[in-house]
Amino acid sequence: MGEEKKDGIIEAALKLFEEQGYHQTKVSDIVRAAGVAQGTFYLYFQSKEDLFRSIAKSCLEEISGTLKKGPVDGLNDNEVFYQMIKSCLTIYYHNKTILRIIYRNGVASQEIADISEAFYNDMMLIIKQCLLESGEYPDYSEQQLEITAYAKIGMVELVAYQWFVVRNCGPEHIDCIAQTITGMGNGCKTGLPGVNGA
Amino acid sequence: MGEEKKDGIIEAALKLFEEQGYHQTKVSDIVRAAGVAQGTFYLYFQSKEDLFRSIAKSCLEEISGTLKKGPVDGLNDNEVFYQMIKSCLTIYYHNKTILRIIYRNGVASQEIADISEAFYNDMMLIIKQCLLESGEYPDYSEQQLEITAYAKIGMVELVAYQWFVVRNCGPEHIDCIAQTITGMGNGCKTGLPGVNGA
Amino acid sequence: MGEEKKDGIIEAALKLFEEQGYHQTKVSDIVRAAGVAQGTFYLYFQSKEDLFRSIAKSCLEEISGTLKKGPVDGLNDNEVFYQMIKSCLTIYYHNKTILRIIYRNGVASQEIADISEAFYNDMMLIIKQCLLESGEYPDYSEQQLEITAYAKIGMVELVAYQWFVVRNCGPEHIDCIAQTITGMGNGCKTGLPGVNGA
Amino acid sequence: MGEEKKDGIIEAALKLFEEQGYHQTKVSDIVRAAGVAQGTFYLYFQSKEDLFRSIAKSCLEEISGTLKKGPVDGLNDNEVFYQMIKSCLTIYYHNKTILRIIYRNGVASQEIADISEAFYNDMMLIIKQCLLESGEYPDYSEQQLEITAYAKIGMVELVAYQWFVVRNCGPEHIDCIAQTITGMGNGCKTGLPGVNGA
DNA sequence: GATGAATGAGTATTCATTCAT
DNA sequence: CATGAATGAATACTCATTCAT
Repeated sequence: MGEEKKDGIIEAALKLFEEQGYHQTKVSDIVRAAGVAQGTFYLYFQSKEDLFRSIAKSCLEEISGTLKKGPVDGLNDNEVFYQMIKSCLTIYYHNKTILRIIYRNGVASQEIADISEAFYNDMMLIIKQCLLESGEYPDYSEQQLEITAYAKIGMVELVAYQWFVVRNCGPEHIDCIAQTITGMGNGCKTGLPGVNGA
Repeated sequence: MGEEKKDGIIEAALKLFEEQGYHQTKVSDIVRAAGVAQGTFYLYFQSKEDLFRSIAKSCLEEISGTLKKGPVDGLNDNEVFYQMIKSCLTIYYHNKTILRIIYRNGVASQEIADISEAFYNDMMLIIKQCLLESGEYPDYSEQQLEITAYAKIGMVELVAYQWFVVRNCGPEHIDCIAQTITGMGNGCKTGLPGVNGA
Repeated sequence: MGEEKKDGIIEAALKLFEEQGYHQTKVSDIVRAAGVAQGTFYLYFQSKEDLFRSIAKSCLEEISGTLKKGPVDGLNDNEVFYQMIKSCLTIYYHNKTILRIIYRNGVASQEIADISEAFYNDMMLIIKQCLLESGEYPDYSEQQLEITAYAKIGMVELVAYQWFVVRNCGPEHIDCIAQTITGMGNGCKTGLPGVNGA
Repeated sequence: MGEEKKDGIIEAALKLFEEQGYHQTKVSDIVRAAGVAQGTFYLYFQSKEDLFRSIAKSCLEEISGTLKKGPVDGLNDNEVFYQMIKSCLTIYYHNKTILRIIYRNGVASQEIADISEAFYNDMMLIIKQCLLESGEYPDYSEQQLEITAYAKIGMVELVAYQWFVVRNCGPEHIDCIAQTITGMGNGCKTGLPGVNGA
């Protein structure tokens, strides 16, 4: 069935976009890697940009969708904030491929500016709701909650990029990173890779 | 003297990179905007990428250099953390052009990956030093301080992008944003633009 | 039976060739319009060009065949020349689709050059014979008769194209046009659409 | 100077369009024949179609412009009609290249439909004026004069195509052809090439 | 007969870069 | 220093045709 070919193209593209970035990756590279003919590409995607958008959309929606569904791994104790950060980190860990692609190609790159914008807005709304429910910011205005939400997103995103992508950390360090970011817990003084992966 | 031409090219490029991104901006666009001939470009820059790197390097070094020199605007009371965040926000505010360029083209875009990496490392070291001096994280290991430093950077960066670039906020809101992010102060409940610029 | 499909393809192609021309019409357009599968096309035609040739041939042969059979609509009084012109016009009127296709795609277009050449030769021979029988050109050489024949064809063809196709005139004007071209009769001073269809 | 290159491209294109037709002629063929680089083509023309239109426009305007200026070769005796036909034939003879291109690619081909339409309208107006001045059609309405004008054009065009292009006749036969078409004069019974160039 | 997914050769067009003036 | 005409390698995309089902 044709969906196999389509999936092969997506898979190949994902790999190449991650390795070389969107602009360096040629359609000819993708089809060669996917083992299909040049024309087959255009059977499933209108253009290279269409493919990129399609990939970015589904990946980013998966991220926000996962976060929306509630804490990952069934975590739900009383430390709401900590759990939220940990959930985010976990989700980012599982989506580091798209994280790398987005960071390499621009959060607001021409090609996916709208998709990216929608994603950040979604994320912000989810976090904002979470902040409201936590009751930790009783006096904050809407705008202040939004600022705080974006602050959390930025925090998690850059740390996730630096540790999961650049330093290639495994999932066993998620707890430690979450504790460090939130200032909760005191474990994990050692064992995390430093700047140069040491 | 020729430096005028060079500056004109840089200025034009900065504007175009910000507006359309690096890949959409053609050398021909730049020289037209700068009012010089096609060949003149290559008297001052080896390639389009060379120009981009040159711009990115000087802008990013200016940012980290400014932060290194100490609090902007002579601010230096005892709330070290608050001051640091405020300094960062102020610097980002004054460099929103490069902030937008970086966000549009990718933090780790092929062309400036090394420059960008060096910048983030610099920023991290500065913040780490700041955190050490603040004495707030007495028990943190090197790695934990680094994580915390990156968390601060990510926080400030995304918020700065969202409010200064996307919502086009003026400098009068820096205080308010800094207070919100740090949880210090309680002013500014109103007056900040929301998601839709309202 | 399959002939239905074949006819459907021919009909769809005729319509599309007329509307958009041969080169702008894709096989995929034709099969979509005919409601058959891509592969079905090649059950009945060897190639897109084969279809075009097939259509052109049958249409053009119908035109020359009709003219050869004698005056259309049983007209046969003594004004041989007038009748011939009128017959031609009538036939062209009933074949304006192919007339438009030929005009849009070139009398001697690569694809049907031979068919077109044969058609014009046929037409010329028929008209020449007619001229001979009319006795109006007793002293003309073979070549002169041929020139005269082609002159008649060119005359009728361009006028038919301009009035039947461009100005979309109905059959009620055939008489008028024939009288005007031949200089016979004096009716129809009015009622014909002008350049701008007025 | 650059105009040399531009002229070289036009010249090469004219030759190739005539020989192979517009669609069979590739930009790469043109630049190779003109001895310039692929990119040079786009320095002077926006596209292949732009070049075709440009060529068609200037050639067709030259034809109608020449006819408008008055009888070719200083011919101006009292036989107005004969002179007009002869002028037309002479002009077509000198422009047989474009005549062939137009006939091979379609009088109303997508690419130059508007240019071609304007040309025929121009020609018609010129001929109509000529018919008026000749005083031969005192009773004809506007529409009748237009029909007559188009009839003349069609007559001359097809004969010119058949004898100058297909049979490759020289200019020495113009007189003979004009006499035959108009029915004036009685010379030239022999010497003209027949259908098969005999 | 009928299908339509797959093919891949073919081509117009772009644009960073060069270099003679 | 400055120019801008010329370059040509590079690439996304098209579409007639095939063939396994």
